[in-house]
Amino acid sequence: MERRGQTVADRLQESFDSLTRAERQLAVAIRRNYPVSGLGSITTLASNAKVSTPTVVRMVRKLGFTGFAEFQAELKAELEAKITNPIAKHESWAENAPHQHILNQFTEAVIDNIQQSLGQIDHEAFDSACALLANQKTSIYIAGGRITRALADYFYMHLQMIRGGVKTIDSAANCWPHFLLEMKDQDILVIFDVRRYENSTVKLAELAKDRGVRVILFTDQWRSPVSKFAEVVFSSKIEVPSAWDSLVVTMLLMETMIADVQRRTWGKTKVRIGELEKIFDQTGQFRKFN
Amino acid sequence: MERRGQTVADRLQESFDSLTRAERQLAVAIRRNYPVSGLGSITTLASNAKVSTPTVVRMVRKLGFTGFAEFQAELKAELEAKITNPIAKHESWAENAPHQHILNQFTEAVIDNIQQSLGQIDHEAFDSACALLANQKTSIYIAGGRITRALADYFYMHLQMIRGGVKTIDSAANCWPHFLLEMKDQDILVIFDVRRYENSTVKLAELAKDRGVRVILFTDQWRSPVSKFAEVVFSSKIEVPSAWDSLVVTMLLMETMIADVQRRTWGKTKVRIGELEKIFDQTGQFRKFN
DNA sequence: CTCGTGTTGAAATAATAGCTACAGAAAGAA
DNA sequence: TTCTTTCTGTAGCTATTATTTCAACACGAG
Repeated sequence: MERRGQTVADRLQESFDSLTRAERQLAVAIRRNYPVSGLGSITTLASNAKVSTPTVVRMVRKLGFTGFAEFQAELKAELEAKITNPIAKHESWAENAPHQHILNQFTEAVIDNIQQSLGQIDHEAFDSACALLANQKTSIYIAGGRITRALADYFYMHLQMIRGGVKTIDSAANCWPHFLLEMKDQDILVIFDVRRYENSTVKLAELAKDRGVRVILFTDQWRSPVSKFAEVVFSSKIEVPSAWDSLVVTMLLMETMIADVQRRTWGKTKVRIGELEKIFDQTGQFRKFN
Repeated sequence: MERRGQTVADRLQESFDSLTRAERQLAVAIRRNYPVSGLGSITTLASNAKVSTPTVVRMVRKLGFTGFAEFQAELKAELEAKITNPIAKHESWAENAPHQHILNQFTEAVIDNIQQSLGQIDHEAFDSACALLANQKTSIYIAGGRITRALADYFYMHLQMIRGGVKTIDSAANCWPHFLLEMKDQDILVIFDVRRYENSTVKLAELAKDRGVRVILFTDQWRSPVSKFAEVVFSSKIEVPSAWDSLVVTMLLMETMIADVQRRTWGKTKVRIGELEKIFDQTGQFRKFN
C-alpha cells in the first residue's frame, strides 16, 4: 500500500468512513489540537477522547500502523517537519487549500463579522432578552422575512421544544391580523429583519407594540427600521465576499440565546423534553448513532 | 524564583554555566532539534545525548522541574502554543462581558468548531460539489430533517434565486415517491442530516442513488449513515456548551457554497436576478434602506 | 600518593505504558 | 421479537519507563 506523503490527518480523513462510533470519537479528539494531542501516552489520549485504550490500538491499526508506538513516531516526524518548515505559519482555515480559495476568504470574513458583532454587543441586553424568553407566563411570536424566514423557523423549532406558548407568524401579511388579535400585553414578538427590509414587517412591529407587545429584533449592522419599535436589538455584521449576505452571526447569537433560555427554564424543560423523547422513541423515527 | 514566560530553551541557556560536563552534553542534544527532541522517552533522549538516564533527571531538576514528566509537559505546552492559530485562542469575544458569560463560551466553542471543520475539509470535494450545483442541465433536490429543515429551506431560497430547476423536498416521507419519480439520472440531491439521524432520510438517499442521482451530504462530525450513499460529504463539528447542537458551521459551509455557485453561474444568474428585481419593484414589497 | 569532593552510570525498584483476551453491550438481520 | 454479528470496555499481562540507590570514577588540594 502506498503511503508516501500522507499525513496522519489524511489517513484519519480517508479512513473515517470505515471507523466505528468510538473510533470516530477518538479521531475527532485527535484532530482537536492536532498533532500535539497524540503526543502523550495512549492512556491520556484515550481518556481525553473518552474511549478505552484498546479502541486506540484498534484504530491506529486500521490506519495502517503496527501499533501505537509507530503511530506516535509518525506524528512526531510530522511535527518536526512542521516546526522546521518556515511556511508553517497557520494563516489559513482550510489548511490544504490556498489562501485565496473562497473557503478561506469567506471564513475569514465570517470570523471578522463575529469579532465585530460580538465586540459591540450589550451583554446585559442579551441577558434581559433571554429572561423575557424564559418567562413562561407570556406567549412568544416569531416572525421572519423572505430570507430570514429560515432562521425564524430554526428559532421556533428550538424554543417550541424548550417551552410552550411559542408561535411562528406566517409570512403572508394577510394572516397577521389574526396573530395580532391574539397577542396580549407583555407578550414577546421576535423579529428577524435584515436588508432589504420589508415594509410589512415594520408595520407588524408597530401594530404589535401598540398592543403592549415587547419586541426583540435581530437585524444587520445598518439596523432595520423595526428597531424604532424594539425593546432589544441585536445587530450583526453580515458582509462577506459573496453576492449575498451572511446570516452566520445572527445564527450564532440565536443559538447562544437558545442555550441560555434552556438553562434558565431547565426545571420545566426537563420534563417537557422527557415527554418529547418518549414520543420519538414510540415512533421509532430516529436513531442515535451510526 | 520567577519563571513566567520562560521557555525551556531559555532556562537551558540561563543555567548552562551551572551544568556539569554530561549535563551540558545533554543540553546541547536537546537544543539540537528543539523541542521535538525532548518528546520521546527519557531513555531515548539519554541515549541520543550519550548520557545516562539519571543525568537527565538531575539536569531537569536543576532547571527547576520536579521530574522528567513535568519537563516534557512544559515542552508540549510550548509546542502547542507555537502551532496553534492565535485567533482561535481569543480571550473574550464579547469584550464587555466576563469570560464566563455564555456569549463568550459559546462563541469560543463555535470558533473552535469552525477551525476543526475547515481544517479537515477537502477543498477539491468542495469545488466539485459547487461545479455540480452550477451545472444548469440537471435538477437539484434539497432535503432536510426535523432540525435541519430550516437550513435546507435557506439553501433552497438562495439556490432558487441563482438558478432554475431547484426543488425542496417535503419533510413528510409519504410525499417522497413523487419526488423520486421525477428524479433523473445525474440529478443532484442535497441532504442535511445531523444527529439524531432519521431513518427515513437514509432510505431517501438510497432510493435516489439507485436512480443514478448524485448525493451531496451536509452532516456532523460523526457522519450520518447517509454518507454511504453520498458522492460528497461535508462534516461539521457541532458541539457547543448547550443542550442543543450548533449548525453555525454547516451554515457557513452552505453560504460559502452559495457564493461559489453564484460566481460560477454569474452569466446566466445576472439575467435571472435582474428579472427578480423587476418583479420586486413592481410589487413594492421591499425597500432598500431605512 | 592519598584523601575528599563532586560527577557519573550500572543496577534495582516501583510505576506506568502498550497490548491481548474475553465478556458484556449494541447494532443489524431474520 | 430473537438470533448473529460487530463493537467496546474491563481486567490482566508483559515490557518499558522514570526514578532511586550506590559504587566506581575523576580530579584537585594537601
